[in-house]
Amino acid sequence: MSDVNAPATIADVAKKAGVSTATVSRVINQNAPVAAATAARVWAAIDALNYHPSAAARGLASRKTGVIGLLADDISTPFFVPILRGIETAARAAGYGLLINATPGVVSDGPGFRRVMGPHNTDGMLVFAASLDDEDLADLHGRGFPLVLLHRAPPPGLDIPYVTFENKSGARALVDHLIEVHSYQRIAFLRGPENHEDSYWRELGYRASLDAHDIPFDPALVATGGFSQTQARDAVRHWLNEGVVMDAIFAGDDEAATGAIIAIQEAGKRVPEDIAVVGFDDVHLSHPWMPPLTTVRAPVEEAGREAARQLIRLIQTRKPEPLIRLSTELIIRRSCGCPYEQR
Amino acid sequence: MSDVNAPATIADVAKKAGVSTATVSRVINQNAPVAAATAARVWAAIDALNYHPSAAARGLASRKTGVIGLLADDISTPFFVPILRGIETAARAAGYGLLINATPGVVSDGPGFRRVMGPHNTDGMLVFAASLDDEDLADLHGRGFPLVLLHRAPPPGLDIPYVTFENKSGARALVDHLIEVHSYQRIAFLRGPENHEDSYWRELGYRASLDAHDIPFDPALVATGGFSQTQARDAVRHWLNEGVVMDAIFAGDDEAATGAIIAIQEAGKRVPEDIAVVGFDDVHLSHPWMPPLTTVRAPVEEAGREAARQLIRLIQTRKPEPLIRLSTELIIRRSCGCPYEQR
DNA sequence: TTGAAAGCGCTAACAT
DNA sequence: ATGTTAGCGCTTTCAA
Repeated sequence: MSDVNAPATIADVAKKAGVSTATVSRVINQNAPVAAATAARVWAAIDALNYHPSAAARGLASRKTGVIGLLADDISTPFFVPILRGIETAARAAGYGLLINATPGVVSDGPGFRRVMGPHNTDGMLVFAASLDDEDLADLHGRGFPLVLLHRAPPPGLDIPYVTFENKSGARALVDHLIEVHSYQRIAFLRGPENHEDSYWRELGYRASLDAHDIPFDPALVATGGFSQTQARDAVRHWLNEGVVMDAIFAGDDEAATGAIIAIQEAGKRVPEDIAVVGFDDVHLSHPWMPPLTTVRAPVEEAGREAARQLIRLIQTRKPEPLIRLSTELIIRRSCGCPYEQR
Repeated sequence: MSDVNAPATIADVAKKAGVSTATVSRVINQNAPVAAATAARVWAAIDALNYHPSAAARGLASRKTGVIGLLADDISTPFFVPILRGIETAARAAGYGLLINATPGVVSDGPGFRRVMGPHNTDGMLVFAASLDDEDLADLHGRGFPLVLLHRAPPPGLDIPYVTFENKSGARALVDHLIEVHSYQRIAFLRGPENHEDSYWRELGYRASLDAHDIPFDPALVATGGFSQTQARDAVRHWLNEGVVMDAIFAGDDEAATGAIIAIQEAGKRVPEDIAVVGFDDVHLSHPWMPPLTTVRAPVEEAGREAARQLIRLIQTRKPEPLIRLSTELIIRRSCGCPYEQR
C-alpha cells in the first residue's frame, strides 16, 4: 500500500471506478462521449476519493495552464482597484486562474533567465499601462503569446488588442460644459504622461471643444500634470506664481485634479469660485477640503472585465477584437461651479 | 528538425551546452555542485536559446508550484487593497507567484470536484476573513496543506497561524481619549460582525476603558454595525428615533463610522458638536460631508506582508509562528471633537 | 562532478 | 464507447 496521505490520482479514480484513466479524463473534461452509467461511476469515485486533478500534470500534458497573468506597476491606486476587480470577476467566470504581478517588466531575477510571468506559467497576459516595455511586448507578441493591453496602446506596428475609453468625446463634453454652461473662456489643460494614449485623446477633445467655440488655443494654458497629484500641484503653483490668469482647469484625470485644487487653495483662492477644476475617470477621490469633483465617468471595472474577456477569447479562438472602446459619461458635481447636492 | 517556434526545453539547452539535462537542472536550481566552467557553458546556452523552464513540468516533477493562493471575498474594499499590496510585495520578494480568487469558499464549480484553488495548484493559501468555511479549513489543514489566516481566528481546536492587530489596546486608547480628553460619559459602541475576531477584542477594549473610568456598561448603548456603512447607519437611525442619548459613538471600524455620521447628519445633528464619532483601521475614508475621522491606525499593508511571509515560512520549514499581533496607533483628527488642521 | 533513466499525473492519439 | 500507450519537460535517485 502506498502513501496513504498522498492525494488521489487519476489512476486511483480509474481503478475504483473500474475504467481506464482515459475514460476518467474524458469524464472530467467532457470532451468525448462517455456512457451515462460509466460517467456516474466515475463521478462517484471522484467524490469518494476527494480527487482533484493536478494542475501541473494537466498543464504539462495539455500545454495549457488555465491561468492568465496580470502585469501592473501599482496595484493599489484608486484607478486600478476597480480594474482588478473586473479582471478577477471575468477570469473566474471563465474558469481561469489569475496570477498577479506588480513588478514593472517581465523581469529577470537572479541569473536572468527566469521570467516572473510569461508563457511558461500562463496562457496569456494582461498588461497594464507601462508595466512592460516595448521590446518585451514585441518579443512576446512575436512568439504568438496572447496579450491584451489596458490603458495603453500597442507600440507602432504591433496589432495587440487593447481596451480604452472614449476619451476624446468625454473630454469634449466636459469642456463644452465649461464653456457653454459657465461661459469660461480661459480654460487650462494639464496633460497626462508623455505618449500616454488616454492623455493624447483627452487633449484632442479639449482642443476640439475650444475650436468649436472659437476660443483660440493658448499654449501657455497647457502644462503637464502627469496624472499625478504632486506633478499637477507643482504645475498649477507655477502658473499661479507666474500670474497666469484662468477661469478653469481641466486636469487630465482625477488625481491631477486634486493636485490642482491643493495649489489653488494654497494660493488663497477658492474652487470653483475663483478657478473651477474638473477631472476625468471618476475614481471617487474626495477629501474634506475639496468640493465634489465634476469629472467624466470612465467605466473602469468594465474595462477590466472586457480586457480579461478579450484575452480569454484570444487564447481560445486566436481571433481578437482589434480594439474595445468603452463609452464615458459626464458627471456634473460642484467643482465646475454648478450647484450640487451632496450624498 | 522539430517545430521551430516551440519554446526551448531543457534538452535543447543540454544539447547546446554539451551536457546532460541533469546538469542543466543542477545549474538552474543551484542545488548540487557543478564545475564553474560547465555552469558557464550552460548559462550561455540558456541565454542563447532564451530558455525558460516550464512551470508545469517543474511542478509535476518537484511537487511544488512556486505559487501561493489568496482567497478573499471582496478584493476591492478600502481595507483590503493595502493588504493585497503587502501580500503581493512579500510573495514577489520570495520568488512566489500569487494566484488570487475572490470567490467565497474554495468552491466547487460545475460537477463539484474542481476546487478553484487548493493543493492542486498552490503550495499554500492565505485565507482572508470568512472566505472559507470552517469545514473546508479543517479539511485542508488536516491534510497538512499550509494555511495562514488574515483578519480571522482559526476555528477552535485548529492551530492555524493567523495575523491580527492589537485591537483591544487600540480600542482602549481610543475610548480612553473620548473619556479623558472630552469627558464624554455616554459612549455608544457599534460592534462588528458576529464571531469576528477583531470585533470581539475591540469590544473588550471598549469595556475595559469604561471599567477603568467607573462608567457603568449600558447594553442600550451597544448595537451591531457589522463593519458596514449601511448597517451602522440603520443602527444609529434606530437609536436616534428611540431618543437614545449619547455623547459619542465608537463605530467599530471606519466603514461603520461613515454610516453613523450619515445617520446623525440626517437627524439634523452635527459631528462632532452634537455627537462625536470615532472609527478603527484608518483606511482613509473621507467624504466632503464628514469631518476628518479620529480612528486607530492598523498597519494593514504590514499585515498582508507578514501573512505572506508566514505562509512562505510555513511552506518551506513547516514551522510557523503561532500568531502575529501587529501594534496599533491612535490617530486624533476632528470627529472626536479635537481641533485638527487639514492636509 | 557528471550522466542515465525512472518517474511525476495527466492528455490525446490511436486502437478496438 | 472505451482501453492502451506514448509522451509533456522537468527533478531526482542511482551509478560511475
